[in-house]
Amino acid sequence: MCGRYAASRDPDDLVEEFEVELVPGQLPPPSWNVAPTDEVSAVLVRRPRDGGGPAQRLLRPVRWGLVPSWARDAKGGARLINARAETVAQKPAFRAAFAARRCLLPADGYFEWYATETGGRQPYYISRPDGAPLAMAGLYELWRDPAGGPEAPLVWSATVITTTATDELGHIHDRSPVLLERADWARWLDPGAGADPGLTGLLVPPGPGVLRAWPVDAAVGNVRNNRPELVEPLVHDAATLF
DNA sequence: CCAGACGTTGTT
DNA sequence: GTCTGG
DNA sequence: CCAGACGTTGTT
DNA sequence: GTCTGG
Repeated sequence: MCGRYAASRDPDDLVEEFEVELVPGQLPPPSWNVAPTDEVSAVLVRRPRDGGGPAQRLLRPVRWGLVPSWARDAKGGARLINARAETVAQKPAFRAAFAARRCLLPADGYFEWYATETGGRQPYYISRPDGAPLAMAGLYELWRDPAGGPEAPLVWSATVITTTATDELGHIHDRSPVLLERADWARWLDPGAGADPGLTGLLVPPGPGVLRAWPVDAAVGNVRNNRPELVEPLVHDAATLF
């Protein structure tokens, strides 16, 4: 689950909503069809590069698809777009990031493809009825191309943590992203919380009523399509609306 | 010891 | 069928 | 996640 | 980097 999402909010709105500072440089442009390997905005907490000073909550671009620090090249990361909540603390590809580099990935909503009885696939858009952005639980990693030498630039990348889907969403798909409520953000993002055994307790399915879903134009399947209409309801038959 | 993997998803 | 690119 | 490619040779 | 398989 969660192989495509929408993230169209202005950086200014995200700064306010997530109480972050912007890192210098460009954030990705608004997108209604974020695909693996795209640059996305991430919320994370870092200490300033040169020692002293308090940790800061930042908004910065990362590549979607986590590249482990030991990877020989960045290509394999294209498939590490999700990490299972059930095993994320143990898996070699994720556990270092889970212990020390947790983040939030802001989204307007995300897409799921529902497997129909006739073998077709109908995309659904899933978002909050209250209009608030989703704060998807994620991990980030820093990678330097070993072929580029010690001066090669760092590549920042991230993955979305998934869990089981419940209730109405389970009809569409059996996995969903882990969403964190505002009250849990600071605890999740605190780099020093890595040893907190209660952290995994945050990785639970969205509660009933938190999300709603509706069918959308199949055009979202092609990553070259990108427009606000991709998230709008496709209402040919109200009975197909979950 | 070295070599090689290290992940998720959906579908059967 | 399976891998790569987006 | 889906869409689209999936190959070699020789020549410019 | 670290674990597993041989």
